[in-house]
Amino acid sequence: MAENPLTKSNKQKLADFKVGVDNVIFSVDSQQNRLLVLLVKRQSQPFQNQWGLPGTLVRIGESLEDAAHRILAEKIMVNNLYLEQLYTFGGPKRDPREEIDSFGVRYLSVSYFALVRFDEAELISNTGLTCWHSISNLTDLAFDHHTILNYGYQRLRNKLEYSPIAFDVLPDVFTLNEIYQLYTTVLGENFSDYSNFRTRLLKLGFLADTGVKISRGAGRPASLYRFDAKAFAPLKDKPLVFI
Amino acid sequence: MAENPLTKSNKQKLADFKVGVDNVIFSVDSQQNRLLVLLVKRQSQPFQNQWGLPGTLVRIGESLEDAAHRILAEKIMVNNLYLEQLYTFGGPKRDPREEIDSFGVRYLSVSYFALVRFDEAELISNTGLTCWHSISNLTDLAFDHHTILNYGYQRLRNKLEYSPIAFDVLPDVFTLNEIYQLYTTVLGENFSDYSNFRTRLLKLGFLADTGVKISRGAGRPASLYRFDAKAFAPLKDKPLVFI
DNA sequence: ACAAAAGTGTTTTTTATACACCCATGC
DNA sequence: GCATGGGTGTATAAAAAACACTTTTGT
Repeated sequence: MAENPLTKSNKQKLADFKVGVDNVIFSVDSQQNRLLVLLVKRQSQPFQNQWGLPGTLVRIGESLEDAAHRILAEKIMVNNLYLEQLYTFGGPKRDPREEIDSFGVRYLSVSYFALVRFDEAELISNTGLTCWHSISNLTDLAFDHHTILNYGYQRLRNKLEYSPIAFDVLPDVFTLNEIYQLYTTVLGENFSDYSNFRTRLLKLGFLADTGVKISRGAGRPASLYRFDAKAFAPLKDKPLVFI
Repeated sequence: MAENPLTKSNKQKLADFKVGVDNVIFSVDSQQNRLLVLLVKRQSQPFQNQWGLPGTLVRIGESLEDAAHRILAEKIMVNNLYLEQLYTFGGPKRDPREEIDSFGVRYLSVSYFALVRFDEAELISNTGLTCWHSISNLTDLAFDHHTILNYGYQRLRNKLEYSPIAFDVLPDVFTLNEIYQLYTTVLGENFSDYSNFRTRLLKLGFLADTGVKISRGAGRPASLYRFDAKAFAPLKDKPLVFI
């Protein structure tokens, strides 16, 4: 931003922008082993009645991340989540409104990626206009939202492999199988052998066995583990591999 | 972007933005083993006379990436480079102009990260207002540019480890030692043993020995290698490790 | 001959992968 | 007792890390 727009030295006209924030909100339904993304049905033009990512335009005095949290809060109630910025999509013509009714205003989308705990996330509206969609079964989306969603899906898979975001979204205590299920649902069936996954994870040393056992129907009861933030701290900036 | 700003249904006022693009442009001076970043001395308020990242405001009809390329083209002439989007910094108050003279306009910065070939990059202005600074010896920067720069530095290191961006910035033919020097300059002296680095790199199979030898003063002449794009293609989406 | 830079090989340790097998519970 | 899910161990292969050594040049 070397140039000051108020000195009229530059001949080219600057674009005026409205900035939107679009969220790719993922959740994992462990019961049905489905990876879900939250979509809303658009009520107005353009792309009326098509599904799209939940988004909003940034208000005066509001930071991008605040806007991302606001969207989330408007759609679902959730206590535990992971949120980070994804990418900024900003070419001209990505929003048809730029041409028809906008007096030259450009729409830029800063996308955010979120992972929320499924069994805790309660949809605020029950009109069916906001709901979870399985990632494996998607319709066409409004705008360039399919591109954004794919970008987010890619990021989700990378994050799972290299950082402990899963624990932001698991209950306080959980079995090792629950983690494994989560990983399998996101990364696919053959991402790793359960026994090796288990060994690798425990060797990292930040999962504490609570000693409590839990029985799910038949079979040997599983140990409940807890994520030990203190033990994890020294690993924070080290490269982790959960593969 | 679920809401249409033209329907006045939402009570909260939307912010108007100018969008800036700021570039973190890195280069490696192999002669002196220095990692360099391109900075410009600001000629106007705010932060007059302080160094900052080269940036510009996005013009009508211009994409973000176009703007990033335009900055680059205004500062240096270069044929080979790697460029990608870095992050979007957009909190209110990150630019003091928002308060004093801007009629409520917000400034948002979409930052880009670039790596250019040093011996080919020619500075366009020779006024001393645009120049390379060693990363190990930096002054205070304007705005939040230090944050952006650090973010870019981190990304550079990650990219070097996991993707072949070095080859976008090396000459057509190069010795293995030249690659090693580049890696050492960016990642630090102890990132890896030369012999192991060499073995790993060759095993990946996309470096073709041209058979031509080059002699640099004393010592055994080195083989010149060429990056083989065809051989690399199948590895494009696989995880690589150059460590 | 010898220093300097390039390049090869070897040894040790660690990690990944693929399984086989034992354990505790419900029915 | 046996099916079911939980949990441990082992054998093999591959990769990372450390470092010794050879080759080819300039002086």
